[in-house]
Amino acid sequence: MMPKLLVVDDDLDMLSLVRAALEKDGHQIDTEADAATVQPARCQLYDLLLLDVMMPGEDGFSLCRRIRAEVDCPILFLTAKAEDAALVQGFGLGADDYIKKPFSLAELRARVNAHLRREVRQPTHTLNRGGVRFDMQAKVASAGEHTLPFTKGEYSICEHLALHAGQVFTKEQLYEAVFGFDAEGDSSAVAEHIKNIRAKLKVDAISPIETVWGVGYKWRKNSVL
Amino acid sequence: MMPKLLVVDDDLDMLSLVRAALEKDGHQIDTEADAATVQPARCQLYDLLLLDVMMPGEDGFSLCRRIRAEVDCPILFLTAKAEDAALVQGFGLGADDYIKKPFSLAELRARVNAHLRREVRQPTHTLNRGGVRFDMQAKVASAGEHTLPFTKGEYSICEHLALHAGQVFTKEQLYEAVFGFDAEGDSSAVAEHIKNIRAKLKVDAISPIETVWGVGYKWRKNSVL
DNA sequence: GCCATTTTTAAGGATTTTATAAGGAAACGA
DNA sequence: TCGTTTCCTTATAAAATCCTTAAAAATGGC
Repeated sequence: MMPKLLVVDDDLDMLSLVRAALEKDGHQIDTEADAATVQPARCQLYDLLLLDVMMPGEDGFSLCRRIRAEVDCPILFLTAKAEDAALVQGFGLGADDYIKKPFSLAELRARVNAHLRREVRQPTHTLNRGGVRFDMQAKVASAGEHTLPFTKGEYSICEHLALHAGQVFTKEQLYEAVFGFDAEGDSSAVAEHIKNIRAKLKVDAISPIETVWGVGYKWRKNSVL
Repeated sequence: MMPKLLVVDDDLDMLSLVRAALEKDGHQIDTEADAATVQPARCQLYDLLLLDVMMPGEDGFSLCRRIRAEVDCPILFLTAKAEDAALVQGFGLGADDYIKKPFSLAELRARVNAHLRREVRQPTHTLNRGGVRFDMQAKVASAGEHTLPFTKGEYSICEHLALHAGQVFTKEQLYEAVFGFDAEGDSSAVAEHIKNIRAKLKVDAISPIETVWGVGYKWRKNSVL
């Protein structure tokens, strides 16, 4: 989903400049030239606000003061006011960043994206082993940038091996650890899962699961990284 | 609870300067002069990390790269490198701020406090996720300009999933989270609600609820790069 | 090199889980 | 009370996973 941003600045040239820069990152930009017409309720629609500080009529600080209580999204100030006092005041009003003019558009984009990214960052219980990243909350494993299409059983076996990297498990132990109890023909079922796991990891040219002949399987320990 | 911060810088004078400034705000400061000795696991103890970029041995960028995947807290760079390219690179590594030296201690404090404040700020009135807007006070959800005709139960399940985007919930967990306790045939009831929710979201061509086969449901986590 | 054992691979059916649809009970407001 | 809405149950269809079976390949000991 495209993030929606609102930019408030009385300088129309600046507005179109900022709009052009941020649209490159695929954001949807609304602009407003007059702070006084900005409604707090409308601000709730946005994922991020960019406010110029010095504007005729209502200034950015005043606008921020009006809306901050009802808006949870990041608020960034764009300003030529370089004094420390103004900066501290801006942050004191609940702002999240304070970008001094003149700024490069590259910096603007980097900062905006950083704030948007943070909005979706959440405490995660993740495990990184051998190039595979396990999100134990989402029950999802990924390699590099893409998600590995593990089934539930495959994921569980994989996670269990990775969690106890270096330790060898027999097929029976694996089955019991993952599915809770001992079944009959479990060993061949586990072998099947291992096969599928390896096939899915092969796409990324990684094969962290080693076979210990006559015993079982283990996750290769610390490939340096 | 006092926020705990870690500052990594090879310049001992800078370390003590920064420490003194941040302790004024009541933060607890740990310092480290050698990036190479910083363990990712230890970083999880902190609420915020301040990294110098240019250090002998391992530099700040390298350190950030090592730990970002396992650390959820804000990471701020302190640097004399003023070029745009370095700044963009820093943010690209998942950093949250990039403070150029020389900086005033007032600015440092303001920025650090802004980041810490944001960590504890959470959606109170409205929540914007995946194109759906939740008014958590009115218990109303909307997409675009029109209101979604959710029933109370549907809204609650939907909001709970959106609030904990990325986390998988079993049907039983969802039922308990929403209706307060465990019922008998809850699982099929939840499935029915999910169906209705998806049908109502389909009008707007959005389907943020994914089923994790054999586990439950989750709200798709936005990835804003 | 040969054999017994173990692992890997492949394919198919059995099982489990989810999606969908329809109907009835319960709660709610008029 | 009536009618509406919401919620839950049940039944069936559809989908995905899991397990079994059997054959091919690999391994280790002799």
